[in-house]
Amino acid sequence: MDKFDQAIIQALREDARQSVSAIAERANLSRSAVSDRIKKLEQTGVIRGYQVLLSESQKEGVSAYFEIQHKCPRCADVVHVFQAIPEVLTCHGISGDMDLLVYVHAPSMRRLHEIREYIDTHTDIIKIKTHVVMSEWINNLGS
Amino acid sequence: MDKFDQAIIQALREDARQSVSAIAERANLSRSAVSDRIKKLEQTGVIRGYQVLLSESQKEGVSAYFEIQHKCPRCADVVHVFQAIPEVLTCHGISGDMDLLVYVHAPSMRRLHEIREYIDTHTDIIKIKTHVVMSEWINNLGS
DNA sequence: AAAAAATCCGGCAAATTGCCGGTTAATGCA
DNA sequence: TGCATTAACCGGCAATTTGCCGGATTTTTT
Repeated sequence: MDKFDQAIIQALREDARQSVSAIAERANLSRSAVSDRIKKLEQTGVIRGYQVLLSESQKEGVSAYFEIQHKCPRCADVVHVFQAIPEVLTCHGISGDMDLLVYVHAPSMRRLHEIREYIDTHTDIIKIKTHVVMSEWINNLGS
Repeated sequence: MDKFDQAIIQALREDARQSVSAIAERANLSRSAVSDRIKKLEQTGVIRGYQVLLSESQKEGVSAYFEIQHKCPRCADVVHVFQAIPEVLTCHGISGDMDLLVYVHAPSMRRLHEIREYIDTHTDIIKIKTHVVMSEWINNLGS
């Protein structure tokens, strides 16, 4: 993983469907060298594949972030609420005004609202801010 | 979005770097027809771009969320700032006060601060709220 | 029903790719 | 150090792919 590989990956991050020639020009390498390197990056598993990025509306379901503020002395005591919700993908304790940032992906807006109400029923939770995801610009998580 | 577009997108989902000819064969259409359809899907915004899927890098380091508020008429004009930062894992347009929620994973706090400063130099960006991830309670993203 | 628009196809020139041998640089070993 | 081995790079060539165009066909509009 030298600077050439870095440059190649950087180029592919911006547009995975561009010609090897174009990448080679940016990386200051011959096209065959870049071609070989990409092949190797694929074979060694550094590159797992290439994905098309669709506008959020084309995907089934709704994604959202919940900002959570609670009054539990320890976060751990409230996390089990989110562990019980299968739609929750991540839950992070963060710095700032709010305590937790929860990322969910629900099959429908109705279900999303249901989840929000379910969270709201818990008395330890003081405040919920909902942020519906309207567009996905970058996703390098690989799921 | 008829069944042909569906087939094209399905093919691109499996491998975004394959020839239009290969897609055309799967979709039972001529190459030029598929080429035109892809171009239209890109122009109408259904297809936002193409990304390379990388294997998860190192687990050590610092994660953080940036809440971003900007003054660009279109989000797309500001997104390239984040595409240029390899540490950026996701970038979502969200509802609420702020416009974008950016998730990053940096190898060190120093580097994280560097990224924040780099984002700050961009004049289109009005406001940045940084939330350092202090604990990860749930991660069902698969990698 | 006629006109307009959209979609499709196939052909051709230009661009890209895969593959090959030849050259150079890096590495290993006596 | 000297030499062999490996790895990486380059450029050329044939095959494939792409972009673009005109013309045919279908769909929509008036």
